[in-house]
Amino acid sequence: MELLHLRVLREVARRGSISAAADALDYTQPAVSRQLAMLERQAAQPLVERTPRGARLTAAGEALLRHAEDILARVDAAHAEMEAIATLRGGRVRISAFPSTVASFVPSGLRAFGDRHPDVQVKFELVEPGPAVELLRQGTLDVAVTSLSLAPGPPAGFRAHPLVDDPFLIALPPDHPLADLDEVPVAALAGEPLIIGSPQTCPDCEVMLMACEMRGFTPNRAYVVDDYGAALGLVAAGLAAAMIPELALSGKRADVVIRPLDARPVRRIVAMTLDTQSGSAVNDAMVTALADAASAYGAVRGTASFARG
Amino acid sequence: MELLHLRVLREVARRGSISAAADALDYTQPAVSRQLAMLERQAAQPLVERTPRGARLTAAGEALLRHAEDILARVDAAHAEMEAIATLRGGRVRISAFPSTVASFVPSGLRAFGDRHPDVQVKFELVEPGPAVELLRQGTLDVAVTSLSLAPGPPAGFRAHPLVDDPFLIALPPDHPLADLDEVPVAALAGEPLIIGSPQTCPDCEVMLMACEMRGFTPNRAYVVDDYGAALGLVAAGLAAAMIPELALSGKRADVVIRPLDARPVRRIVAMTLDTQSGSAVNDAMVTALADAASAYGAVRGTASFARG
DNA sequence: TGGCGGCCATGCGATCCGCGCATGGACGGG
DNA sequence: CCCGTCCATGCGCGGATCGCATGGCCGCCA
Repeated sequence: MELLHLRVLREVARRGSISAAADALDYTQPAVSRQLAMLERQAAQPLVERTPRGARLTAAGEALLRHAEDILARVDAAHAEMEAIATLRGGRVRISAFPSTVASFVPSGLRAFGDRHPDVQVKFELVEPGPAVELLRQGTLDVAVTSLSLAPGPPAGFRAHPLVDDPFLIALPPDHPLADLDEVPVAALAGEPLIIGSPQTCPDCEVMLMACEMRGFTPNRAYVVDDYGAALGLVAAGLAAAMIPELALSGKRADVVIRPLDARPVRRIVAMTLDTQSGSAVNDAMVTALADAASAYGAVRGTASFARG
Repeated sequence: MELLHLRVLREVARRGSISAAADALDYTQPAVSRQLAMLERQAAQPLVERTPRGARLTAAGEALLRHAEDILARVDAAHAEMEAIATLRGGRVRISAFPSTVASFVPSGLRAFGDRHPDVQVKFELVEPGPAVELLRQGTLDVAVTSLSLAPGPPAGFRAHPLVDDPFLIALPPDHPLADLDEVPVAALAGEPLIIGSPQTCPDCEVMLMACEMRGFTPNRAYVVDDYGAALGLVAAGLAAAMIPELALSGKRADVVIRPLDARPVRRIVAMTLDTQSGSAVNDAMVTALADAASAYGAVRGTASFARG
């Protein structure tokens, strides 16, 4: 049984003759006649009565017609939904981001996406960069805002769309000698007690370690802490200095001093998708919305940034 | 979009790879691959992610899969119903009969049909032979128990299955001179006041008139009445004699005398169907049930018939 | 009552779709 | 580093199915 058979049956029922149905379906009369014959052979019984004035459905034909109407309606619905998804008037996108991005540009990106594509259902989840990659691979996520850390590009099988390069700044106790400088040389941190988390759980920390490494010293990791809020508390207490990504400072504390580093280390924040999902309109739209939000956020912040005071 | 496309999508979703789906569907892998590609072209977006380890549905694919599952289930249901109707385990039959048959053999025929085919829905309507033919033609009825009267066969476009030849008997007032005979010659009715309805509304009356005609006389139609109950009342009152079909006597009155006629005029009672509906299993089954009931009824009645009582 | 027109079924030839086979490329595992 | 698995694509062919033409049937109308 094929959809054409059902369309033929429906049209014969509506028009009351095989010829008229053929006309409506843009087939010739013999073609429709044979389609009907085929359908009847499969049904093992007559479905339409042929009369010299036209055609009429039998009881079995009426029974099949009820199914046909529903099936064809559902097929139309499927077509409509496919078009809706393709044109971003429907569908769903599952996205994750990690805390500092959610505290900064991601919400306005989600907001913009929702405004542009109100019919697309957005599912958001707060996920750290590490687990996010695995969830993408599993297919549990469609788009993940992650940090590439030291990697020059995305892992194999993934695609990374750059959103923003987030610079690491140095957070100092207010009375720290280096706090008087407008810009702190990384080399000046040699020997200083620093707060740097474990590279295993905190990709950002690899960047910090590498920044010191490139200046020729191994940092004095007095505190192994990979939460920036906690790190700022330690800094405020005068116990150590900490490299903090700028986005992680969105809720700044007044009791620490923030200075740029001369080496301008950054973590590259990207929207990551599965390479195998390229071509998904909704993913592209979400990435675009995030990129717009990130650049808008960077522009605003760029003008106000690093102002002493 | 064709059903095969949906089957392919479903199987890919279930098996997790195009190759496995092809295997399950008894196609080659390239065939399924191309079916998918075609479906995706029509959907204007990717529906499955290809990975080196297999295949997985995209969001759009999942959306289409929901439709596909329902559509395919409905197609299966349609197949099942077609088979049920073809094998008389479902479906519907609309049947009519006229009063004297409903007072005699038709009920046991309906009962037998219901016992044999309990899943077939029976719709019964009491309809006189004249209108029944029109209802058949309209398609409002599937089977009609009618009388052929004088016609040797069914009207063009119809098929008539003989059920029983119902003989006309003569009903006489008890004190009528002809009541003494075991068998009444039609010729003896010449001049006698007779009850004969209008041939326009009562096909049976044509038979009565023709019976007289063939004996060379025009009957004395003292009463134009085409209801057999009313006619028997007139007979009982001694006003006239009446030819009554045997089946119309099922509730006999004690105050009239019934005798056979020498010419043995009959009305041929048939189950009529549309010629264009030959091949309908349920119609055939109903006709068979009626024929069985009629012959059983005839056999029983045949032994008791004509007994002077 | 006989021609006529509408409706449907069927034979025939051609076309195009779609399958199978064979091949190539990509990725992961041993 | 090779091999196994998985998917995409080029090619050739077989068969499904369409259009055209024809024939039969019935009803209408002159």
